[in-house]
Amino acid sequence: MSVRVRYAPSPTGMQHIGGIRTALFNYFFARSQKGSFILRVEDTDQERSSNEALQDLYETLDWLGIDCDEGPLVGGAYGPYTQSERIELYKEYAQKLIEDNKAYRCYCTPERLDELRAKQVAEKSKQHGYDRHCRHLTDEERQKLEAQGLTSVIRLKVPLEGKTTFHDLLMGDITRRNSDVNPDPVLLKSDGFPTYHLANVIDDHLMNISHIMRAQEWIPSGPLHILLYEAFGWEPPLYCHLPMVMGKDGQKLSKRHGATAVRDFRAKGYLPEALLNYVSMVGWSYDSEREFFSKADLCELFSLEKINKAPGVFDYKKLDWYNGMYIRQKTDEELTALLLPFLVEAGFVRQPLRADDSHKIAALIPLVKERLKVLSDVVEMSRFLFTEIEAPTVESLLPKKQDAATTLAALKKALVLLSQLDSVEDAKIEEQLVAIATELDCKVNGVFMPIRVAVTGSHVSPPLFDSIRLLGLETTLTRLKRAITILEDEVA
RNA sequence: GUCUCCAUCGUCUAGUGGUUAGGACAUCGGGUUUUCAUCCCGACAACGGGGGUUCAAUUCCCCCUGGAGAUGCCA
Repeated sequence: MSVRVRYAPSPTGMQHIGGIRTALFNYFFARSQKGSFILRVEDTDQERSSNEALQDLYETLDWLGIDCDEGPLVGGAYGPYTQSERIELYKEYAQKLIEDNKAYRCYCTPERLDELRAKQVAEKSKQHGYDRHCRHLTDEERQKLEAQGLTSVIRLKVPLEGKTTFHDLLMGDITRRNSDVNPDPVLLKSDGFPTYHLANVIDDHLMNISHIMRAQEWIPSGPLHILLYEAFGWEPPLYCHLPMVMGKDGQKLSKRHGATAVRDFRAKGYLPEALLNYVSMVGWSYDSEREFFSKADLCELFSLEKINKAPGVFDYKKLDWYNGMYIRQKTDEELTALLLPFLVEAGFVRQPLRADDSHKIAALIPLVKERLKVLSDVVEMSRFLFTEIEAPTVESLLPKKQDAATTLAALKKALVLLSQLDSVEDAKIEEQLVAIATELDCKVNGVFMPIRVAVTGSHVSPPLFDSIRLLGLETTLTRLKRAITILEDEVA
């Protein structure tokens, strides 16, 4: 049997971690089995579907490098791949179900259903869900309602007795009493659009899908879908319910846990290979040692057997670690290209680059490479190079356990020293600055730190001499003088 | 409430009917270093509880507990 799997998101929001994890597992499974990966857009919710979400879907898959064998953009033999373009199909199949006495029209208003639900909750009723009111309508009653021009939906006749079992590749057999399955779920909505259950089952069948890999939150509707396949007289595909991705509190990952939209990770400067690698490790592992996998590796090595059953917590810190590792693997040229948009956006440089900016950036890259967790970190890390910095405070200029007078002396000596230089390229700078510490009988850091703060505005910066070289002698001296003035005021 | 699923360090996980239960992230120490980071070394840290089965259970079975998900004219 040839493997055909699909990722079938509904474009009702930005693509998020949970979604792409499902997409990735489907994609890797397809590739590892030499099967097909299909994208199907389930835009059956008229109110919530949006074009923005659809564009985000395409951009995200593209960014991650997930290529579809069939889908709305690339076409294929089983199209169309957008459900809103297939509604006539669903109507026909729903109608057929009515003719076969597997489904029925329901004229209940949303208001009545709301009341029903409220009542059930208030009375703590054992019964839940639809009361199957219209299932028992006589033909006369039905004709009467039709004559009134009432809108209707089509509901599935879920068997009242018996049980339904489906097999999950990971979980094994899952059985539910039919009396516990949603009582007669809506298949076709009053707006003529199908619900997820109907469209999903029809399309998976028609598109010849072999394996359904989706998140575990769908397990409860498994039996319902089996019932639908049975109603149509179709053979259901194989199921594999994937463990869910949770937030730190153990609940389904959502916005309140922080960024979950892929585009947000992208904007912050996460690399696609890092996100792809990390997300793939939540719920799947290869062995006890290996943790770095490229997309190509996963396309080759992925296997269903290695999927974990238990849900996994999404660890932002571990993602950061992966991202840092991948950043450090970049060549300077690659990293420059990656970082440039962030520098432009921060207003530090303008494109096309001037020659001096170009040189500056080229020299900057090696300095920040080992310090970046996300690409956007480069902005704060290099701000002192591109913009005027705030005047340092006295406290920030003083190293621990060093008084203002000593610090001032150190800065003054440093200023003299640097002023005498012809070029910041002079290799003797370091040696001579260390000598100042000896002269003043203080720690090396007692000299370096005030200079660092004066020049970069921060206790944390790229290496001092490299920073000075990048900044240029003139600006360095100006900033040193300013710091000296500040300290002089303090001492006086 | 009901139904279903799940259960190894804080987190992601490896693993086995007999192991000093392994790795990674995080955390904490130490080393390298002008700061930070990188890099290196080290430490801390887990089989939820109770019954079985067995010579032997973290591993197999049952119960409990805990967690999650589903209970929509959303997917």
